Amino acid sequence: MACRVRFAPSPTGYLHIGSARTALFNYLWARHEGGKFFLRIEDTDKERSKKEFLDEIVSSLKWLGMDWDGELVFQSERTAEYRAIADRLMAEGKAYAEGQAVRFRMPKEGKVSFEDLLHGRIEFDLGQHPSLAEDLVIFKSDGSPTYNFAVVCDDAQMGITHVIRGDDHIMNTPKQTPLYEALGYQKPIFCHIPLILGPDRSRMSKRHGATSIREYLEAGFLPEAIINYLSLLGWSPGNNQELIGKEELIQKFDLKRVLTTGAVFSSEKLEWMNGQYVRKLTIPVLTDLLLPYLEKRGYGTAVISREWLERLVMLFQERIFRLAQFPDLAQFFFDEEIEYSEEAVSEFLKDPRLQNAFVKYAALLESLEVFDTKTIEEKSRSLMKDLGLTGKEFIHPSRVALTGRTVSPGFFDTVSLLGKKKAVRRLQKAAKVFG
RNA sequence: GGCCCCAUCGUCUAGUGGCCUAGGACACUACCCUCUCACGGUAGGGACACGGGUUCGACUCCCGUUGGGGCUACCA
Repeated sequence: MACRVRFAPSPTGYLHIGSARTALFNYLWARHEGGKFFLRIEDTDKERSKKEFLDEIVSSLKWLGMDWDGELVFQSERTAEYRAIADRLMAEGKAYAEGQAVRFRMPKEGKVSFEDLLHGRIEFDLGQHPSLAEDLVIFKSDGSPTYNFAVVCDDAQMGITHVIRGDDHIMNTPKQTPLYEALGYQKPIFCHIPLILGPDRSRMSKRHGATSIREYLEAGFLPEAIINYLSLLGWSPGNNQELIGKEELIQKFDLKRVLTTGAVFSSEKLEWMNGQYVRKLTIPVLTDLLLPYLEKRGYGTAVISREWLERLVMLFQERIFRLAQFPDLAQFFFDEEIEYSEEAVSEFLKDPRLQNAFVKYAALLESLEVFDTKTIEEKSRSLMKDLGLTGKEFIHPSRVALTGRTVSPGFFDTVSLLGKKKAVRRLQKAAKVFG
């Protein structure tokens, strides 16, 4: 029988990176097995559930490329079903009303155990675990079902075959298995996957930094990179391969190879991986992705032309790790006025010969009919020769004069893309200011 | 506190009794490339938590210790 799995977030917050990983393992397993992947919204907590969070979770999953099967299932719309099941339990004497609430009679002694796909048999001695032996509230006084009850009802009715969820649910499982038995439902295969940890090895949370998928989107991570990185947290294909696309992940993913140890999230490695994916993009696609970041920065009108922008993007493709870095890295191509960094000035603009060089260079660039990289390099190099300056003696100071910085893409490409007007003006200004 | 889970380089991991003087990746260091940065390339440092067993032989199996984490709601 084909497997049926589900991701069941509650809309009480944005999609957490750890939840996204849980969703991913469910998704990959379903697609690998040719089964079904469902999305169920656990919104039984009326106070904390919010529409904006629901929208956020749904759009984040779509952005990551995890398409689900069928319609969304909302627990808030299934109260009647839960009620009927609770009534049945009460009619059978397996549950009882306590005021407006309903409690399920939990077994009081012996052991509750279940088989976990990764951990093997997990056993609980009821005598040693007082909170487990307490009768479980399945309906709250406010008329809504509790989490552990709704989950069992839904998983059974949706025909879920594999419950793949975080390790933090291990202690919920012994509360749920007696319910399956009392209801006569077949138990799914449980698979508790390790949590994603912060640097201090506690469960990753806000205090460790960005945790929501939305934040990663805004920082300029690509969904492909996030999927790839997340898939390697607690799983590996076993052949040292690190860069794996979604289709290949689906093909290779094996639930049984998932590890049981928590994994510390490394934003450094994610950035590296994102850089790998940025480098694979075609220039038009990367340009399209970068555009929103430029506009957000107010550089939309500073884009000379699509062709010019694509040439610029080409220069930066190997220097970008996150899309959001682009406006900073390429700032001097967009701003009219540049600021000179102090270190750059003190390191490269001290030579008195520079004033003359800048004046000459400005005149040279001004005179060029063709302003492409090749022409600029040829003419520039012969000017250096005339001036008696080496490449380094000329290029480093000129870079500072033109960009205000010590770091830029290749110098002659930079001059070309800056354009004659900006280049000449900046050189003249530098000649004055630092002469 | 009780219960449960976990334990290979700083981090992610390979490893299912001999192939391991433990492999790869990120990060780090050095060098090469070079107009800077980045990319790329080469090299280097860096781990089987500890103690008992089992076995001809343990990173691999068992037990204990230590350490870390999770759960202990009419939240999910």
